[in-house]
Amino acid sequence: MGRKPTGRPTSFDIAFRAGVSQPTVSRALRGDKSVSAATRERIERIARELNYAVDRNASSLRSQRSDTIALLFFEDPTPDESMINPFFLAMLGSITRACANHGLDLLISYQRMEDDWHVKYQDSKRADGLILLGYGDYTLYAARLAELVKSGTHFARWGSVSNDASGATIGSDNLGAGRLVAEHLVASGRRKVAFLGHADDHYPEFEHRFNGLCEGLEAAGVGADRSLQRDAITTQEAGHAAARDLIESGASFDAIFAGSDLIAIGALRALAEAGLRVPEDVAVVGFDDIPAASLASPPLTTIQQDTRGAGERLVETLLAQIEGTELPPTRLPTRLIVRGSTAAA
Amino acid sequence: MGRKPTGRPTSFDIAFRAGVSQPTVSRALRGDKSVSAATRERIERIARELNYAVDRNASSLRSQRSDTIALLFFEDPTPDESMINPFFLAMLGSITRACANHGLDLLISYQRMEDDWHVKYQDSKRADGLILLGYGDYTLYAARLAELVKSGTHFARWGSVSNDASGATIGSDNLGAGRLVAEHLVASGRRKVAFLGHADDHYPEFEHRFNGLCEGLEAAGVGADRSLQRDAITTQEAGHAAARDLIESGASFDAIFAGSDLIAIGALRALAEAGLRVPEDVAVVGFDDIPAASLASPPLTTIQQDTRGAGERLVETLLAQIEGTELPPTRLPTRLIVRGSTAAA
DNA sequence: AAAAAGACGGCATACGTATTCGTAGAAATG
DNA sequence: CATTTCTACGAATACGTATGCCGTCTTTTT
Repeated sequence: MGRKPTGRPTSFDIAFRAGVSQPTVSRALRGDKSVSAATRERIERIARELNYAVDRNASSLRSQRSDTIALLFFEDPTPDESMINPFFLAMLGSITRACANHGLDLLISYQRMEDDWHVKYQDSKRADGLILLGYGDYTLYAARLAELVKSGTHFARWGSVSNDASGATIGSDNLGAGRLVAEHLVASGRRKVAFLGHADDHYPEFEHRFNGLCEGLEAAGVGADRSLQRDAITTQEAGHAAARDLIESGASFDAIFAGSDLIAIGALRALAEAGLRVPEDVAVVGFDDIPAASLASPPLTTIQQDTRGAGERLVETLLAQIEGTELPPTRLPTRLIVRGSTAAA
Repeated sequence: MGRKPTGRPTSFDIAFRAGVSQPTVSRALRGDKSVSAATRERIERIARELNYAVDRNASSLRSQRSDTIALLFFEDPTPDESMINPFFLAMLGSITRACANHGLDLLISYQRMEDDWHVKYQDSKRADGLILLGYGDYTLYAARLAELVKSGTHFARWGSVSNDASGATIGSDNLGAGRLVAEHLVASGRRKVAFLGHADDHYPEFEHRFNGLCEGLEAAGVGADRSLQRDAITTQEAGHAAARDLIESGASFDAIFAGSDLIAIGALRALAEAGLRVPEDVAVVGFDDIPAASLASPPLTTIQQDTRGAGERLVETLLAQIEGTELPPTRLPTRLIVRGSTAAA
């Protein structure tokens, strides 16, 4: 007696019933070798009976480890929550699973990039590290990344893997993916391939995809016509506008490689409006393999990224960094998914 | 001197430089009235200069409040992360925003329903409450809900709002939505409306939508033919199979109301395969208004749920429950989005 | 058989904050 | 001027765990 009847049991309560001291309970539940098997089992049984759960706040306070990471999403237009790129949903699922596998909790937040991430999460001991995810203008947040590195914040980000390396980066092999697309299109008899998506350092992923396309075309002996490129951020509207602009320019082309599926879907609409048939007149290839890709008409040929591997790799890299090891950046392979939008003409 | 040069600053450091005591720092930063404005500003300035952030673990330990809620997703098939119903993405965005508005952090986890949620989050003081989200077989987890209630766990869930009320529930007015659809279809000249989706208590949302449809049809003087219902969980494949079954049964119908957009999209495919034209021969209505709905061919008429309001309401309800108040369940209104799949015949 | 090593676990303490209680001085009240 | 009421803050402490250090008791070594 003397115990509060209401409150949740603490490690002291377990200790009392098990006839041991509180530290022993802590050690037993953490699997410390210095507790005999018999004692540990007794403690575990009692803990289960009392429905005991370690207080994570006390635990984290003492151990200075939260076993939690924060996932930060950000997009620069931030139009409507429902228009979040579905590709990220797949990433989210994969990251969630990876965290669970590593015994980590996951905090999630949509950010506007203006906030002090390190203060909010790492400095407040809320999370051991950050995962950054977003399709935004890279140059806008490159400075932020540098700050994060300087402040010693642990983080891994999804994005284009380059050499200036602001922090640990995991990304798809965009260059290789561009080559894959080039090869496929050339094999399908296409010769004049347009690209929809920004091709400058504001959107490095797109730039790499475009460069890969050009390299692939040239390697196949087909000239790459860089005048067939049109800027577009990753929305249907942008894709529609870019394709329309391309069409109205009077340029001659027989294929479109879009920087993302959303862009490609917008382009499909513009092509239909212009009376151009897909794939007969123009082949279309997207990127991401979002669920809607297979629903488009015709179903969209696209590049599938290894989202499953991406989540696992992001978490691994981040954990290593927290431990003090620095893993090299990862470039994940991609896969071409052939569907109706590029069926042999 | 005497301070560790490495470690992050604590409230004691701030106190020392401000010439006050640690408790005063705590009070000042929390906006306590009993600190003079001058002192508070001085403390805030110093805190900013030192890049101080309150240690959330210590804070939560002491105050017994984490200002965090956990969002638990679950689906019973759990097929592939990338196939998560896009509708939930909208919910996720909305909940995230609502949490931010209320100053809450959000933990997220895909669950398999077998775990002890209350132990993992509430009992461990990791979160102050739970939000439950999932399209699963309701009867499978109704028992779990009862346990949660019994264990005194704070939670709010998205689902069908009924009277047996296992915990605080927020959901769409599915019955009303079904009526909306009925009215629209009847106004478009349809008379024989089929329903694709489970219509029993395993999937109460679907059941309510179906009941609403029947009520609406009868209210309009058009008989509801319950033999035109086919079971289907919310996937394209299930929708395809259900529609095919319906077609092959030889039943006569001129409209399909699908329990979800994914089902509707599967049905569109089955109809196309059977040579039936949409909307000329058969009108099709979906539910959720996922992004792919407007991409389908023809674009899908559907019911839009108030996801924005839903997130806000879930969080509000949960917070109230944590405070000890019990808010009544909410039934959110829905909106009919008319597109090509039901254009006047 | 004496000494060294190992297995097991207790004691004391620190993690950094929020909160209860008490109090010195200022301001208000008579 | 004496008394009461505020205002603004400090002292002490509790939240529940993890860990460094040390002491037993048993086992092994020489």
